[in-house]
Amino acid sequence: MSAQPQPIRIEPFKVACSSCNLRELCLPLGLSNDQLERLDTLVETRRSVPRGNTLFRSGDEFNSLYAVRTGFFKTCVSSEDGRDQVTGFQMAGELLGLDGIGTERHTCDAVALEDSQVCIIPFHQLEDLSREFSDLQRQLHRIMSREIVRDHGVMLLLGSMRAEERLAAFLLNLTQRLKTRGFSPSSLVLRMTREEIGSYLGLKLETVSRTFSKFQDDGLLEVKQRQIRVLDAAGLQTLVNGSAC
Amino acid sequence: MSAQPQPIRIEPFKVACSSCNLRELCLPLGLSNDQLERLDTLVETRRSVPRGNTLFRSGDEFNSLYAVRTGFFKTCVSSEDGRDQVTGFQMAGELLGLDGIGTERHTCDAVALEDSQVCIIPFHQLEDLSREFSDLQRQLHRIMSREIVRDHGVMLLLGSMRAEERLAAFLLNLTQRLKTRGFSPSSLVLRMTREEIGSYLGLKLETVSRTFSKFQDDGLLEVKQRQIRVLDAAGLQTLVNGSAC
DNA sequence: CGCGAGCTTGATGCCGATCAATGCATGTGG
DNA sequence: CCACATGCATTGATCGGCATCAAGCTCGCG
Repeated sequence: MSAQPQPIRIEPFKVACSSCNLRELCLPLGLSNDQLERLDTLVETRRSVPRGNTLFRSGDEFNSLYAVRTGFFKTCVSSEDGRDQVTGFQMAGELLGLDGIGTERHTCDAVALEDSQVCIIPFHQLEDLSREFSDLQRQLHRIMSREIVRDHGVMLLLGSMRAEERLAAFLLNLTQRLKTRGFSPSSLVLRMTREEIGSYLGLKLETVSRTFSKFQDDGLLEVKQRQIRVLDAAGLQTLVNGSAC
Repeated sequence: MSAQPQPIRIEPFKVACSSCNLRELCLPLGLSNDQLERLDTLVETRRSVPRGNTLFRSGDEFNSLYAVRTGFFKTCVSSEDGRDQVTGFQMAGELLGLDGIGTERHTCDAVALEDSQVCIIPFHQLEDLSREFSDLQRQLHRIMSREIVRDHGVMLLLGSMRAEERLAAFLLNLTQRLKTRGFSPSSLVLRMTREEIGSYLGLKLETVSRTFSKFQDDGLLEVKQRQIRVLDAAGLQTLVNGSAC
């Protein structure tokens, strides 16, 4: 929370979308080779964001979207009175900054939870290119729409689930996304604190901690601080689906 | 919840965007006259949706966005185990259906809370046209981005506010939007039940009702069933801003 | 007029917040 | 290498806000 040095390192390397191992998860999905080449000319630079630093803050001028290349982020909004809500966690291949399009200013903070790198996608150039390529246009629309759908899912969680259900849903979502990226769905290291999980799920950190312990007692998980092993994914799933209602 | 007759009435009249009194709130915002004419050729038909009927349901094929011309809608998502969450209320000039873009299927139900009319906007034609007109493209992106930002605000509400704060925020949002449309911000008729408000705010209907009563006792509102008069908007605002924390 | 959907209000109980203490890992300086 | 500080996690005890259960009430409508 104190003033951060905020070193903005722009990497000189070009990292072509066309040769990126995330292209099937990210903006390039569905593009032809020549479209990809054009996208490459647009996404020229990476930026490193050390753990704990912000990629952008609420109020910052909006210019670009950012694709997570490596690392892990959280986004959080805050109200005038210091209330504060984590609205999402982003991992490789996911886009950051969509919130800024509407007002030309960012409306949330994006904070790296581990040393990370993002690709910078100048938005107005992206708009130009997506007027040329309907495939790119469609992919951008898809990504924005899916963000809306995801948000609706979080509303459902926050509005109608109880603590255990929320945490189970959270863990299943996380393991699912890790699996998509080729990681083990059963063994994971949380990049965020109990407090950040709690903020995202509308719970206090003590409740998150207690619920982890309960899952461990019930044989669903093995919990060692941030090291989690999922022992019974099906059990978590039945929790999410209105266990005992 | 029983089977509905679902009469799909397509109105023969053309209602040009260019002459619509909502054009400053809706998709046409910021378009030039010749752009508006082209949009008119695309948005050819209206559809009437009687109170209680659905405009679309979760799982329906996605083809079009819908702009509310008159009336009032709710959207709600539901999980496999009949849990159910109202994700928004839409009034004149607001768009419905953005959720369907990502998967080509709608992911929520849109239900008319009073007799309503919507303009049908065939989405793929809209995409075509927005590749021609960057103004239209920008407006579409703005609308989607603002929906994301709105959703983040709801998350903040659901994740960190208490019942009184939630209801106060809800009422202020509603009156703000009515004011934008030229209605009195102090006198309003709720189109939705206590249960629907509760679902949106993550509360039970009894809590909503009690909180209305409390606001009335405190001199903030006058409540007669669904007829609400706001007596002290500033008082509601201070409630939202962490009253006594 | 009587029925039913929706709203209000009261009594009670439970889930998760709050307050508080302890534990555990990491890092820093003597 | 130890002593100590710091940040995060765990666990217990207690409290309170909202859910739940249960009556009545209001109003519109057949």
